[in-house]
Amino acid sequence: MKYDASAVEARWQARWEADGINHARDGDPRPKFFLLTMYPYPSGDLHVGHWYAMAPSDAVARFKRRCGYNVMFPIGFDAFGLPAENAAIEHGIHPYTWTMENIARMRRQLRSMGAMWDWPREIVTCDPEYYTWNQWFFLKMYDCGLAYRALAPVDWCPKDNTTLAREQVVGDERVCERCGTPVIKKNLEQWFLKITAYADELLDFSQIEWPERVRTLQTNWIGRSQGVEFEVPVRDRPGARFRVFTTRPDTVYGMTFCVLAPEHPLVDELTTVERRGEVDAYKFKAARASDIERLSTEKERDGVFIGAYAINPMNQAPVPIYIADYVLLTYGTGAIMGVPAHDARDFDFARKYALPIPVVIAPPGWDGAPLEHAYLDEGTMVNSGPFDGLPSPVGWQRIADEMVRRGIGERRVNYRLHDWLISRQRYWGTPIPMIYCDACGVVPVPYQDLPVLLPHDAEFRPTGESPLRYHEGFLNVACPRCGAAARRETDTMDTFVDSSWYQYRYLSPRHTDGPFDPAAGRHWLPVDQYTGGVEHAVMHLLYTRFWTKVMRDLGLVGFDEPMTRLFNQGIILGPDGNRMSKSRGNVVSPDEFVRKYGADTLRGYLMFIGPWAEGGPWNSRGIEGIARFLARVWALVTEAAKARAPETAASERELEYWVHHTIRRVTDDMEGFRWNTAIAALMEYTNVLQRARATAPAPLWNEAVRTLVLLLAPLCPHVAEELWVEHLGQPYSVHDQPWPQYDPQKATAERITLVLQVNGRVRDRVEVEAGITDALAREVALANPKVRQYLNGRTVADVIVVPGRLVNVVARG
RNA sequence: GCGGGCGUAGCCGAACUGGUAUAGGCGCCAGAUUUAGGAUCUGGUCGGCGCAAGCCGGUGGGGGUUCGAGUCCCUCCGCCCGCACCA
Repeated sequence: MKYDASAVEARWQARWEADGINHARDGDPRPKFFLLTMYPYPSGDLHVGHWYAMAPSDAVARFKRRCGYNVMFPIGFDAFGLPAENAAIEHGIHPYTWTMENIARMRRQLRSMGAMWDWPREIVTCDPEYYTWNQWFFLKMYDCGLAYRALAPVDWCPKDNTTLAREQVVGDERVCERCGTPVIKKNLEQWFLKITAYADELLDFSQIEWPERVRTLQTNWIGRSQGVEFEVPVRDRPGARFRVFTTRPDTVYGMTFCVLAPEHPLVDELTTVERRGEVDAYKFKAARASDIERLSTEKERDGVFIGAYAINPMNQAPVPIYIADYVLLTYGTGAIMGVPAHDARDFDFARKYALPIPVVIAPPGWDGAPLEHAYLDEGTMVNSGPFDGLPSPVGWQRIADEMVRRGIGERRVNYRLHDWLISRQRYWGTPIPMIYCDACGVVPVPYQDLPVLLPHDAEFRPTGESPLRYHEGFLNVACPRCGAAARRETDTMDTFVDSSWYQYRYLSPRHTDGPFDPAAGRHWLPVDQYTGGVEHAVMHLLYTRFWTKVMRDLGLVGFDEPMTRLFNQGIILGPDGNRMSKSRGNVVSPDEFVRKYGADTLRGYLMFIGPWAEGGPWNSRGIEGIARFLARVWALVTEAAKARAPETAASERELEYWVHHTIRRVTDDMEGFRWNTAIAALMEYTNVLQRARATAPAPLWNEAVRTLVLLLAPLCPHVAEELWVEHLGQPYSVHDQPWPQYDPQKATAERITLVLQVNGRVRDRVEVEAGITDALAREVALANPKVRQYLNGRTVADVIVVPGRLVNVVARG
């Protein structure tokens, strides 16, 4: 009988669903395991990349359940976002309709994988049931000052008359993705979440086991730097001063110029009449240049002298003030001290404008010659007045102390991280629950008035402007404070708000008294294992850590980190080696492979092609190998249920070894998510069973076959269930059977191959008892004819015995 | 430019803390079965020389440490991924 994947898979999927065997119950006495996989965006169609992310995590879920855990493995949809709105604008489909139709299609595709998802816990973030709590969290943050409104530069498309999300600004030329117009920066009132309040805590990864790579990315993104901020007075302008930030106060005596960002508020005031023309021209140029151009290293650093001089507060030396676009208004104070000898950028700048480059930190063995490059390391302080002779790290502290003592500066920590701008001038998102009243100002929507529903009857303009801005029914509202006519905020929230806390909603998706049921929270939280792509390292994965810390401070949870362990799987590229995308036409759908080979084969193949963390280009050539493997397993088991060959005890010990050895390998591999080698081990085992079939005694044979099915079940759940229940006559369900345990004694081979080397080169291999003593191994080696031949009468200088592996005879002469 | 990762048969990839390089699969070759093809099964498959036993070479290149290096160190080459004037 041949294995009919599509019939078998559909049958078991229906039965599992009907029995609810994948629904995790809160009161279960087993230890809990909360496994979370990044939820998909409902773009319309599942591709094999989704399967690559999800099928192995389903194997984790199944393996953990077999190991005795009460596993929760939820699924949902990240349903707000731009593509839905673009579909509305381009094709006249309402974003809600577009999204829900896509979700319906993707649910069917996801179900065909046969994963043990807990569907009753499904969440859809565009449902008011979900986004109400986005608004609730926002108000909570507003109450404690973590949500605030401020003027901020945003990317603005002048043609479409709207702001753009970061993703909508494309190419090096930074153009609008819809109309190709170059975007400009525009200052707008925007809502921010104060993630910087948690910057230092977010740098602490001591409570989580996350990949080094993600920790590094987050650390760099946060970009903490420690230094001194101090005042620099302007010469001949009593009272005029600006502040600079430096991480190298020890180099302050080497300052030979200062640079302000072109947009610095003091520039106009300080620029002298004769320099004004050139300064204005430079400012104009800088304002037009995109960030990319501005920050490009290709471009030569340039700037303009503004005619004024600053006074070095430490030695009263006057230095010229420049503006240059390598100084950013958005970092530090928007002004720097130029120390060319000890900063590479300042060095280039000084070279270009023939400014002096005095050395103040002497490199070891420095002969007093001018520097060829900026010297950035530590050294001995010179030309630094009273600080001469000090090692620079000591001088660092002394100068900082001196600035503090004189009241002109203080120690400061700066971050590259900015507060999280969540305002989107978009329809398809969570409305920000704020009201603007002429009398009362900014007034939050009262909690009892939540949710602020997104109106369905929206008119989508080709310009891309948010329909909310023209929706009178939405806009007009009575001020909750004074009752006067007021207007709603029309901006919606960044969709990363949704994903910052979705894991909590899975606990109790219909809960109405809060974002989640605290009792369920005490049972399930935090997430034990999270899996997903590394592309979310600095956005989602940082935001969700921030959100959890806020929730902790609000008293909602009693821990600091949302997910204890994180695994980043690789990505499956299109057959052409590029990222799959509809526009490239290289999207590979799982459906045709499911139809042709079955879900188990596709799952197995995706797990077999290589390490899960690697990903790689899709190639369907090898899928036949997995199909053949499953067919062999099928034949092995279904035929084993029939008549057996007469018993012989010849290979009993060896078969027993293979049973236990394979349990050990597969168990270890599954714990480490090494699916490819787990499957390789099962293939080897299957090959061994095929050879042993004729001679194995029935009880051992049956154990061996049951073990094969039990080990295969987390990877290929349907075929394993079919074999277990229908052909081995075992109790439903294989997915509730305890994970097989190995006996370490039996998992050890009786005989081993001992490798004999002479001077590190393999000269012979001999079969010996596994427990051979070092002394005996040594004797065997020295007596071996091959070894003697290669010794060729030379003196044996040393014999190295690696127990259970090899003997290396070291000869001299 | 800085930081990180990687480089193993024709292809995807194994190789624990240095200890038989190439497990498992794809592909290919041969054989069995078959009217044939397909499917299935069995065997082979890193390169060179050899009838063979075997010998020699071999993990991007070069050098080093070691009894022994895919693994450790130095250096160069190539690919990928971050960050990109953060003062």
